[in-house]
Amino acid sequence: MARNSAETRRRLVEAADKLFYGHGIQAVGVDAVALAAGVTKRTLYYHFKSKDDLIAAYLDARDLPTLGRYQGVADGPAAPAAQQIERIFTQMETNARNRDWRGCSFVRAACEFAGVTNHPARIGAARHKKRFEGWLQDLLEGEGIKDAAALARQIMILFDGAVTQILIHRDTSYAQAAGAAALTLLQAHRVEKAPVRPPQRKGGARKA
Amino acid sequence: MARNSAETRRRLVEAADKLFYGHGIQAVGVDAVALAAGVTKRTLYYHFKSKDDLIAAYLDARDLPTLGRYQGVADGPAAPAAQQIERIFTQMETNARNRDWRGCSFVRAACEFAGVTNHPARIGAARHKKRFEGWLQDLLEGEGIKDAAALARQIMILFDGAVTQILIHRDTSYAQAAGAAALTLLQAHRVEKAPVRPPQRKGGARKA
DNA sequence: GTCTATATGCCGATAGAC
DNA sequence: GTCTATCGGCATATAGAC
Repeated sequence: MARNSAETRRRLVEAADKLFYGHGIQAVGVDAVALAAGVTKRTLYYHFKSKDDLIAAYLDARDLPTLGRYQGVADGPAAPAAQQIERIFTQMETNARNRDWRGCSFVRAACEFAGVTNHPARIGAARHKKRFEGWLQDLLEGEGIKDAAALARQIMILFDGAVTQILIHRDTSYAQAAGAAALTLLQAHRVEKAPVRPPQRKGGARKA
Repeated sequence: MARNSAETRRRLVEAADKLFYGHGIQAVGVDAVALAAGVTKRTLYYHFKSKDDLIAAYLDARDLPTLGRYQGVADGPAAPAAQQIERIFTQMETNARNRDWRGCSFVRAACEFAGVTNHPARIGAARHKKRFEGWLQDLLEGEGIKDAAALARQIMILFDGAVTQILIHRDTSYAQAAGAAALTLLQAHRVEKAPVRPPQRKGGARKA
């Protein structure tokens, strides 16, 4: 049937997501993706000009939803920065406890194609991580934190580092360790860069 | 020739190291490894019972040398913890600037086989990372730092997180960001857990 | 737009000679 | 211990019918 091409494409990306994330991109052939989507390989190649094209669509489809999941739990009507950061790492731990959790799809894609410069997987991974770091920066700036870019970058490092350690050791407690580190950095950052409280007579703080 | 079997095996592991690290494990066939080692595929299968066996040997051969490279730069006759930590991240940046640098072989191996439980690559990666974290803990304990295990874990998270970000963005400045974060955590840890100096009446912590 | 059928080559692994 | 030769299977991708 010639109708509903968009739906067929959607099912292909959905099947690719399930298989690529579950078993790895290189470990899954296009045959398996087509079979899981209920179409033939030829149809897959009608919608995507190559496997690389399908990989790009797979990561692109994950970009905003992945970010949105963290935005959804972190953002509150008036949640202070510390609480939002805490929620992010708590959500990570919740995700990692799921039986089907296999780490970060973007990090894994970048690792699989670490030897190929400008591979679509590398580009998709970089875009997502930049977006995520940018969101962290906006979050911190929204709380009036100075030099939010530097702190956002450090929290981004903690985020991916924790996900990687959890994947390697199958130990979700790395999420708590990273969350605690992020809060420590936030606190230290405030003391050093932007004391919230009015300076007292004695303490070290510099004046406003 | 039947002689020098150990040398043949060494050349095979060396070739595997170069190819697996450069292009990825799954992206490289055993044919290519055998060719690079100057032997036939049949000889490879005389020395290793499977590709998985070769993968295990590849990671095992990297374990101690990788750790040793960081130990070599960090350890000094009387280097304080802060300086050792700083040297570790400086070394990371130096490594990452090399043209052939492709991230952490252990993280990448774990990512490539994230869908396979108990794969030799997963086991090798976990062992190395546990050893690395243990070394960090010993380093901190040697400096009399309390609760060194928790801080070592946080620095381990920063370490792998930074390597991953550098790989994704091709931006070595993440090493500096992670190093600065590690020093902040070390400082905060000392203040909170084990003030070295007797508490003073007034606010500020340190003096000369 | 989706199908059946196929092209072409590399994959990991092995048989058997020497 | 190393070789030549090859197995069976699966990889990505395509030709041509409908």
